[in-house]
Amino acid sequence: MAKYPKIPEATIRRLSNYLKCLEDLENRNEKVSSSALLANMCNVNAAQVRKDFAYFGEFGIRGMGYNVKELKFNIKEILGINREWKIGVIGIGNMGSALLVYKDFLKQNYKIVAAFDIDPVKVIGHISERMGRPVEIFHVDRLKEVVKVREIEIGIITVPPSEAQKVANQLVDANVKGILNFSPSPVSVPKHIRLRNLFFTSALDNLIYYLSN
Amino acid sequence: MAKYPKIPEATIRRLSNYLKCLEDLENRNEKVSSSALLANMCNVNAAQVRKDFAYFGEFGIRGMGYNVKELKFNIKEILGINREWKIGVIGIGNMGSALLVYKDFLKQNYKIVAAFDIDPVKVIGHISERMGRPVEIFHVDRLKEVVKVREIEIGIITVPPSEAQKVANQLVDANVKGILNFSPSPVSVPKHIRLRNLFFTSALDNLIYYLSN
DNA sequence: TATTGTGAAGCCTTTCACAGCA
DNA sequence: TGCTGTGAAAGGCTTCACAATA
Repeated sequence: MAKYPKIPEATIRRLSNYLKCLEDLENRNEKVSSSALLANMCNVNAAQVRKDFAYFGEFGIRGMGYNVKELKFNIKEILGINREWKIGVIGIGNMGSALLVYKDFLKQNYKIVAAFDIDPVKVIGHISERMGRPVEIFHVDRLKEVVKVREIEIGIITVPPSEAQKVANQLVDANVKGILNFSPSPVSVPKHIRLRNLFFTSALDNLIYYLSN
Repeated sequence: MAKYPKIPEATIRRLSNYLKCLEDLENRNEKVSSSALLANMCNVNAAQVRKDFAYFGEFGIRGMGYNVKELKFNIKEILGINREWKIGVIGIGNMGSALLVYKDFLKQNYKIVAAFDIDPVKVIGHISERMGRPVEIFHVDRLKEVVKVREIEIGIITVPPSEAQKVANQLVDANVKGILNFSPSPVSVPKHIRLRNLFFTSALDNLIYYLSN
């Protein structure tokens, strides 16, 4: 299934950033970008930008640069986000609700096709008051069943930290392929499940380290 | 001001993770941890863990491991988060509101001391309905003044992407030291200001790359 | 001419393997 | 004995410098 040679993890992280910058360029009606411009926007070296792309093909035109639209398309293909991904959100508190209506998800191919909570009735009122597009909310006991029927591949955990590992276990049992943990408690899962912990405080910790030192 | 020798950026990122794991261990009443246990929780090599700490001092006891509480204290000191940091949140939509009541910030020394919006009156009603602790909300025109009076050092941007750069400029003008951009649009600031862009989609992009390949 | 694509050099990070020590 | 701290080796990533070319 490996379409490409071994790629540095850092390259994959940067691809997401290039994509955000390309969207920005597109909004400003720029048709073409040099590696130097992209590099500058992302605070990396221009050779780095070219090398990152070179792992996957020759996307540029010598003397000209990269076509913004084409490059965007190619990066999406590389990342695998050129198709729709079905997502379930578990835990409809403040953060979960925010994600349900998060416009940047709607713009991408990320489709939140179901939400879960221990108190779906209370939550339905809470959500409907603030949502444009409705997302059906289920009791978390129905997780496995709904994951199967709605073909959910990715679970996003937004429950309180004390419940995070339990929910992670339930997601594994429900056969999701990947988990994105937004709760501030680290969870662990079997090796065949892909996991990313996204701790908000980490970004602040990091910022503050460089402010202090 | 540089307390330490040159440290790999990756080390700083990992320190945050170790901290989250140590909090987890503390919650489970573990007094001591080996480098191997921490390494396992964070999916890194045990030698890596020891080397990361060794940049800053000798925190462990040979034959025993690391005292959880002490190590936590030391990491917080290294990162500079052993003191209170005053933060302002700009943009009180769904995400901004979620951050205002985000419990993990309250537990740490991150104090959101003011919030800003272009429509603070509408927002006040919106917030008060869902908040325990009140955070005063100002019109964004008062940003510079309030940053000064409340000694805000860090600004968190949670406005829509079209407004992100403008708000970043206002924050720079208001003399914050660091900016954490939660909006999905990259912003740029002068070099003397520390900036972190936190794109939610990046975590998903990354997860999906490894699911696809 | 301007800018990409890339081999090779240089640098940085991780891992190994074991000395040091409670 | 068991686990940390660390010098040295291995590995990987970034940058340089320039050939290739639109």
